[in-house]
Amino acid sequence: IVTYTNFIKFLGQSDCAAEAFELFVLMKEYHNPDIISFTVLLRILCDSKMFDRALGLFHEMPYYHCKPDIIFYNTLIDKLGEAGEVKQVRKFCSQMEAEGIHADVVTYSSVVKSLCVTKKIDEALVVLRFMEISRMVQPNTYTYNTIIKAYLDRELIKEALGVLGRMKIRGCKPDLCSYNLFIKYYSDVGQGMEAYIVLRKMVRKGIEASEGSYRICIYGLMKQSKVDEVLQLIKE
RNA sequence: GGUAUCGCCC
Repeated sequence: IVTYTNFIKFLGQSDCAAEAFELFVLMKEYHNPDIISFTVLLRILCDSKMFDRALGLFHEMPYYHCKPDIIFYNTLIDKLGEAGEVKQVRKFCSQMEAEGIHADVVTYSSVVKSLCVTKKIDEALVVLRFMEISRMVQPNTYTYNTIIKAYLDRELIKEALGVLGRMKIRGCKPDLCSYNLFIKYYSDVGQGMEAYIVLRKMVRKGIEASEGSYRICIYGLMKQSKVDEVLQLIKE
């Protein structure tokens, strides 16, 4: 079953959702699927926007004595959220709680993201506040990065910097993604030197810049003909 | 062997 599951996952990652589904069907002739293989399939179906089939898994799983667990729900909630199905997100959050499965920081981070992608940052902030005062679902760097990205996508740099400060105060360290978000923002809006400064700060703080950090920063600097800095980054 | 943030791909 592990081998089948790995292969199904591989097909999904190779944009072969139909083949992945076929292999799942074939596997069922020899092995009873388990919760992990159901989750892998769930993700593939959702990524292919086949939400009706994905939800159909709820009816098939009991036949194999499988019950949805926290990872299954989190996967579903995240994909529904990315698709902007906020109402469905709420529904399954309630459903999992009703089954005694408590939403964790991953669940809440996906909820925050769903509100951000549907342009409800104010509501996302309400959820973030709830997380901050909670004991069980303290926001982490992922959660804050999600909000920062939402602000930067709308070119609200002041607000994004506010969230950055807030996460630092709360003991969440900005990571590679946090810095890349700001590097991309400054590069996109034509402030290549600011991007460069962020990259420098990241390195100084001991976070290794990724190939992407350099590429985006170089792009921003080139737009402004900052040749010396570009050459310096290429050399590095 | 399964879940959330940038980039990458599209």
